[in-house]
Amino acid sequence: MATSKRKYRAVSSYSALSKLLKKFFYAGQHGALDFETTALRPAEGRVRLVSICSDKVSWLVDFDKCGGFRKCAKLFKHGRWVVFNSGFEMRWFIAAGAPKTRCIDLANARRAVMGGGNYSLKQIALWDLGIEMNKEEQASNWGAKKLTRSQLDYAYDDADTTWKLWLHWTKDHTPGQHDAMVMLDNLVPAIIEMEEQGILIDVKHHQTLVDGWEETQTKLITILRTLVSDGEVRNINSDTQWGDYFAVIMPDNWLSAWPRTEKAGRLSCTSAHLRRLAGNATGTPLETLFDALADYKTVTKYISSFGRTIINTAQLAVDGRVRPRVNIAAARTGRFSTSGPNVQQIPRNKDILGEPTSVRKSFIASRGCRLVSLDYSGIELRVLALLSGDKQLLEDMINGDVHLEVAQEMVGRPLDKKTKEGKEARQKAKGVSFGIIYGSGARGLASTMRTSVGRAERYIDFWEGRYPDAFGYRHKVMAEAERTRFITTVDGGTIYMGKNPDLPKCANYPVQRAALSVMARSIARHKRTLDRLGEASQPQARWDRVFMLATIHDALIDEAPTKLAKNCLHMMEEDMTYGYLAVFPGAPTDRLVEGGVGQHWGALS
DNA sequence: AGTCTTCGCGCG
DNA sequence: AAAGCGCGCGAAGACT
Repeated sequence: MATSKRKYRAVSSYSALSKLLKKFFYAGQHGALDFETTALRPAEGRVRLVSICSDKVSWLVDFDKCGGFRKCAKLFKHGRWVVFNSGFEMRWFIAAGAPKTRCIDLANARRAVMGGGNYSLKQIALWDLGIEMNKEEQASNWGAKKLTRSQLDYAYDDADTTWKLWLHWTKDHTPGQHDAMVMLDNLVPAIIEMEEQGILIDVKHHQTLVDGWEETQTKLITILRTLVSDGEVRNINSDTQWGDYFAVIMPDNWLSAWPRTEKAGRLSCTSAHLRRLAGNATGTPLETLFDALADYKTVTKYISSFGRTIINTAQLAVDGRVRPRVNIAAARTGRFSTSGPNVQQIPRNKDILGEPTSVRKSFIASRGCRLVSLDYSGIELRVLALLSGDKQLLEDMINGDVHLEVAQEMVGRPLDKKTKEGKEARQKAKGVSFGIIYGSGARGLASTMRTSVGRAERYIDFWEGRYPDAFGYRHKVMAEAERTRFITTVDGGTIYMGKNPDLPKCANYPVQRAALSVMARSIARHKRTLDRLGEASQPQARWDRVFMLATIHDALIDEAPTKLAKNCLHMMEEDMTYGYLAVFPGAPTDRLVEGGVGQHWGALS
């Protein structure tokens, strides 16, 4: 109500703010806090208001009347500030010279109980408390000389709701859930660094890639159009129209075996299936059509998702860098996501349409620097072995070769992984273990591996026989989920599984989460390492110029001055080993990480 | 004209 | 009852 009595105290001088903070937030007392700023980044604006809310206080502070936020920032050092999306507020504290201010992310308090997700405050207020938030003032003019009553009320409501949600989620936190929350909160400084740094794009190289793709695309359109007129398929990009077309021209025995889309039940037109069809039509014009269409789809995907958008984003920034958002625990399991652009989905180096293509080569180190990168090898199988206490699986991971064992079973005789046959069989066998990690049944495995259900069943039986504890782990998880609706993860957090928990998720979530846990400890540790070295850096060893750039689930990427790159790699290895041991004390660290140093992301060795 | 859903596909 | 996990993004087409 616009006419309601003010629920908060207006704080409008430095001395009042100082006195109040000393009185109520002197030794780690918690309070919810929310900024209203005139811009999204400290370089471009200022903090106008902060609303503060706890059981004892309800304040609205106008920094324009208190000498400005820069002057006031240090006053917040003794409190613990509950913030929704604390990375935002932390940036302003850092920019104002108060980087040690302690913030707790409300979203992480919730994620520690429910599992990850990327939700707005408005959304969770509605879900968890049934509160409807009005966000109309969010983008209003926070630089105005005089703020409206509606703006002030809005500013206050955010902190008020944040505090209510904080109480809601933390009043029954178990110690484990608290630990999980702290684990996620500890990622914030590293994520701020990644988002600030971004990654440099070699626009020129990327442009030549895009030019090549477009040339290929043009050729493919010509081929497709000689086979199918635009009267038959008007929009060459439309799978719907292609599906309708095939439904008309293909014989019934092809159509009956044609996979359908899930919701609408149309003929599915994935490029994988098109290539299979091409294989069934060798020597006919249909082979050319299916192959050309599959190729066209691939190259079109590259152009639309990894072509112009990357160049545009890079050119939008003055320094030619792309700055993706790095979203903590955006996935249900706690994994990161990245967006705008999503650097976690940049294609690996591989042959596309017979041409060796390296999109990652366009992601380069700054002048005088190198990219430094390590990834955990086989981290998910490894953590499954450790979670389930499966001795044989761990032994095979450390001293043996899981995939080769499975491959030999599949072929029915011993294999040498150095031969071509051995390599291929081993590659195929990886699919079995992935299937296990994903909780696949025989049918699912058969369809992804393109084999019979009977054979898939045999593979799974073999896996279960060799690694009984690892295989049986899913049933323990499932039992917990059915009993409590939650599963408990290795870091002490929980994930809500809904009223009807399903086996594939129960098999996979704890594994994916444990891998995330390991990476989370590593990231926090590595950031501390770099900060420590950066503070003590000398002119000849500029550790203050080493930055974390990105994490791709099981990989970590830094940028470092060339002279420090090798050293940085060692630091990273140490920190990643530490992260793993923090989650699995005493676990074997043999062959844990691999990677290296390079000019660009395409080649790190 | 703007928003939502579906499909497909890149990555781990 | 049956079940291969997790994301973000672009395009098409439907819906409002």
